[in-house]
Amino acid sequence: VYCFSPVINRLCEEGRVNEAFGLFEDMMTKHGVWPNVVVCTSLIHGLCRTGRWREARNFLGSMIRWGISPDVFTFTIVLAALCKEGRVREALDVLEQMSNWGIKPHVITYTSLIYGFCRLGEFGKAIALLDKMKSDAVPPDVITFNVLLDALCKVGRVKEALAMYRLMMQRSTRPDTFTYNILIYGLCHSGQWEEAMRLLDEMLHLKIFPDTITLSGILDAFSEQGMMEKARKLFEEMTRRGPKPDIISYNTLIKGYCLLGEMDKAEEVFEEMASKGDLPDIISYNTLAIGYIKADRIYVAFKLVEDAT
RNA sequence: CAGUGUUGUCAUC
Repeated sequence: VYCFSPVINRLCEEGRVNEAFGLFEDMMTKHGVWPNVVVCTSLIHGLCRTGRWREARNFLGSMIRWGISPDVFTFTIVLAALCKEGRVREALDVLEQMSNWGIKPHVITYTSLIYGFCRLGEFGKAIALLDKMKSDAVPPDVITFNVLLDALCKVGRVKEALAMYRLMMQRSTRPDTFTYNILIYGLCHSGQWEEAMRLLDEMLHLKIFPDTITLSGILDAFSEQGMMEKARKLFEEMTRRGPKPDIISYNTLIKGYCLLGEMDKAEEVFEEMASKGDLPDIISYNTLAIGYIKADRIYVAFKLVEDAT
């Protein structure tokens, strides 16, 4: 099983679930190896990820019939997949099923549910769960907080996110790069630049360093607000000192120029990526093409679409 | 280190 398991898991991760099941069958019939909860859970994960919920349910039933008991991983995986789809109602059913098996949810289980509630904009329920964690002696961790911070920022409740961040610090939960990426993104996009820079200092102080995502978030805020001189400056700084811009950073810069109708500059960046290692992707083409359409240069857009294919 | 949760770009919604 220990040999088959990683391979089956890899196939599931790549979405090659049918092949994974093929190997699973071979494992049992040709090699006489009896499955365990880990292999079965990997397969269930694969099914959930590809939206094959019915089969996931059935397979869960099968494994139980084979005398293989699902564990906290099994339930959490199904629950998290449902939450990601916004199907929190069904996720709660899984939670109940889980407790029928006498399995206690752990931090990842709760965090997934909180993510689900946030996705639906049900912040009250998300916070209630956070409180329940504390009373259940399942302490929220940095990811739990990151989920809440991100959801609050994304609906424009940045002030509450900052309050939550302070709460998290009070509980001595150490923030990570994600935490700051989320908050700085939220602050910059709501025009609170000074506060954003304050947080940037704070993260450096804790020896948590900005990465490409941090700076691309800022770059995007500059781009959306038409502050292209600053965007360009930041981009050049990234090129010189790092963290290095990646394809998304390029696309972000292109977007900024397109929004201002500065198509020459946008084109320049586009050309530049081709000469560096980052080849334009479908999003680069899309962004530029739509920019041209908005600038009433539809012919150029057609040409681009042609190039892209 | 055999399996689970969070962050940046276009369009769609």
